[in-house]
Amino acid sequence: MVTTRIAPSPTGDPHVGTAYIALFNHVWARKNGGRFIVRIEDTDRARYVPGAEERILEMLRWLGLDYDEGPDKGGPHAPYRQSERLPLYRRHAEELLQRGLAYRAFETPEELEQIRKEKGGYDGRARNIPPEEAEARAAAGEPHVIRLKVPRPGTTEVKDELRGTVVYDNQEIPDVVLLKSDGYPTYHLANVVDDHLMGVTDVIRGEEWLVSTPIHVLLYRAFGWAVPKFYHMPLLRAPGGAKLSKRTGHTSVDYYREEGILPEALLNFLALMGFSMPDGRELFSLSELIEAFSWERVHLGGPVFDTEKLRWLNGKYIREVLTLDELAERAKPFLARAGLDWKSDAYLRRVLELMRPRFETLKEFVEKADYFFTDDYRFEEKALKEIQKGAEILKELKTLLSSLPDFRQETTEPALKAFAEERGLKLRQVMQPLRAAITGRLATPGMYEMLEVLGKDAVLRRIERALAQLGPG
RNA sequence: GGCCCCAUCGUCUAGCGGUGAGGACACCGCCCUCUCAAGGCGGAGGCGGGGGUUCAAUUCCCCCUGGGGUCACCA
Repeated sequence: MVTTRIAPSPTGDPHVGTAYIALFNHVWARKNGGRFIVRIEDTDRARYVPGAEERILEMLRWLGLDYDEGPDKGGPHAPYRQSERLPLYRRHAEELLQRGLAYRAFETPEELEQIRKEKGGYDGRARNIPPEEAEARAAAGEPHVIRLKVPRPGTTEVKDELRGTVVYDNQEIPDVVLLKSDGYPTYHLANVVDDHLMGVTDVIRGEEWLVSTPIHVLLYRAFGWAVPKFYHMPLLRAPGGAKLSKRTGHTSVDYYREEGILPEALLNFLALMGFSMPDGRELFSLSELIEAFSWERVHLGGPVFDTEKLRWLNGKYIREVLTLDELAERAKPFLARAGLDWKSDAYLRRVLELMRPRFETLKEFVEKADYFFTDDYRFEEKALKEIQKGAEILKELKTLLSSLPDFRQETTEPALKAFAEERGLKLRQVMQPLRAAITGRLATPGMYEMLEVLGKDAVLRRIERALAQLGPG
């Protein structure tokens, strides 16, 4: 059975790169009717950030990337948090030690720094310590690490399913640390041990891991385990071209969520980073992606994470994919957070219907449509000028509008047009002051629709308030 | 710098020897129009360079260049 996993570290905000890799792992597992596992790699006590794990899991829930096994769900290979599996790694490291495939090294960080300076990297000098001596020093409590004894000379072949086979000269592979002096495993050891024990068959991860894959291959071989398939996805780039990072742009999924990006849109956009549909379609759901997915359609060039297109896609979901009902539900938390209230769900849906083509994120909706939810909206500078210019017209409009039997479009449209014509005014000369008065701004949905939605009372009140903005005189 | 990966419009990409190099975002113009959008139509814009292979290269091979990754007791 195809088994994939993501192995995020709880070291900070939930990263879009994690979401990106999670997406392809999820897709591949689902496509093959396999399993998708979430494993937390919290083996770096120095970089550990409390709460980060929960935020990563919440991100996955939000995105709808469901997994079969994980720290919060359990599963046949529990625990799914590496800090809770320490004895396992120690046992495996010791096994390699006993079989002469690893060795204890006692250099201090300072000594290592010195060796690095002189030799360009660790030179494997602790290989020369006689095993008995090493065991004695270890038994005496001397701090040390366990390192992999990379076979030298030799070569190691690594097969990446997307790029083919690469042969590494073992000279290029360092005797990496497997077990740190604090008893925690390094990524290399923990990752290989867990992937094997958890039955992971397909390792889909970022390209940053490509060059350390020979280490992993060597480990699988040392343990006598089957080597999984490796797929290294291109790294998401920042607009400058460098790997996406906190310095170069927004990397937190929470940021996009708070901006009002929809999870479907983010997922769709992430899929477009490297993958393309056979028919060129750019708007598609997760299940459509699973249906059509194929590694042959994955492009290896590092894609730039371009927020412009993400926003466009989000707008596309807002106006073409979500129902008004769904959209309303998504918008509510954003309105609430802004302290805005809505009369009724029906009213909110109607406003959303009018505003839909005019915003690309939910945050933008709240910013641009505040006047639908409060009479206490602000007046933009330009709107104020328009009101001033059209003060006389507004006064007359107030009379006209208050005389109308209702505010249905069939009523207001002919009335306003006739009004403009009688006075020899362009329609916009009438509309702009009115628009400015009842919304505080110059860019809004169509007038007739707005009048109907806002209603006669509110509109008349608003005209009154707008004129009052001009002050006496 | 060593090693590794990658390379089509500004950006995301299609292409898998013979195409007027296609689409999308962004940009520009026009249409629609009460404003702003959305939408429709049109435009501008690309195969990094040099060698091969071939009747024929964007496409296959090599070199260069460029970009990225990696060289920790971080993942």
